[in-house]
Amino acid sequence: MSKCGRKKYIKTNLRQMTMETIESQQDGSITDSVAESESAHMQTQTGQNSIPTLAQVSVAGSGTGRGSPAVTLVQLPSGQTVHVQGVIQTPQPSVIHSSQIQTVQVATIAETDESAESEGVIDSHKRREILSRRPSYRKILNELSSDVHGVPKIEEEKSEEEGTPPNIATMAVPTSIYQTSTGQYTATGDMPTYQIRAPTTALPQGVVMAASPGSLHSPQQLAEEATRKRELRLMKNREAAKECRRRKKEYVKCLESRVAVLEVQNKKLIEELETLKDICSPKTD
DNA sequence: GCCCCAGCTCGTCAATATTC
DNA sequence: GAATATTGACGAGCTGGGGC
Repeated sequence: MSKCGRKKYIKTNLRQMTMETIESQQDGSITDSVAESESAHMQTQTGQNSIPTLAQVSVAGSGTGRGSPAVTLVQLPSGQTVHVQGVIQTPQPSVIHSSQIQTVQVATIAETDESAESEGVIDSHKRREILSRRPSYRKILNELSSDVHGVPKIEEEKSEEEGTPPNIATMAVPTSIYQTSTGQYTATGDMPTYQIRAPTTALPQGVVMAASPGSLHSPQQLAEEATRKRELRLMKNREAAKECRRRKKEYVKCLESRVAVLEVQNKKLIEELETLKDICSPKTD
């Protein structure tokens, strides 16, 4: 494969690769600080839930329904009865829900890519169509932030009139998020707000604001105006591309954090299942 | 040191989405 | 409906690692 061809291949499959990377993280290696803090949190919970040799178990009628954690009444050998709350929680809005659609799209794209060699331009148009019809990363993250407490919101760039100093946008940066025992996501610390340079609105050197179109007379002036407009457009798009890439990175980070959280939660559920199995299994003697 | 490769970033174009 | 924002795709350039 040629270099360009390889690049194309890599880029076409970037999203798929990202998802694969995320999936591969689920094989037990949690490197994220989020996961670590979550793990610590879970260990504390496990300590509370750790059940010594139990004599009797009865499942309470309340709370077993969909959406609320099951409460198990456990009678300890000492005769004391305790309520053990399961970690099965209300179905939560997934950070990944938006990208699930995208995953399907990627699959479609992969298929399209295979046939693209034989079908050519039409398929590439189709592929492009599929690719471009997706919500923006800003929108996805903002939806998440409204669904899931603790997911940072990408703030709109505030204009000068709104009080923000020029060229400086206040932006919430993703911090460690984890799921609490109540199923909510919280930041592990105070949410820092970073002062990030917003795309500069200053015109590049040599680009001068032209007079109104009505005052342009000569072809030279028109050409200059066209050049100026083009440079302005390029500059804006340059900044927009940077911003878009930054958002994309943030989005991926968010997904990775979510994966780490879910991984820990899954582990916890498995542990609880095993514990309950041990408790409920009929005694042979 | 030179070359090749893989991976990354950046600028640009073009298509689409969103806003006004 | 025009103007603007967003984002995938593409190509160019840079960098670090490995083989020679």
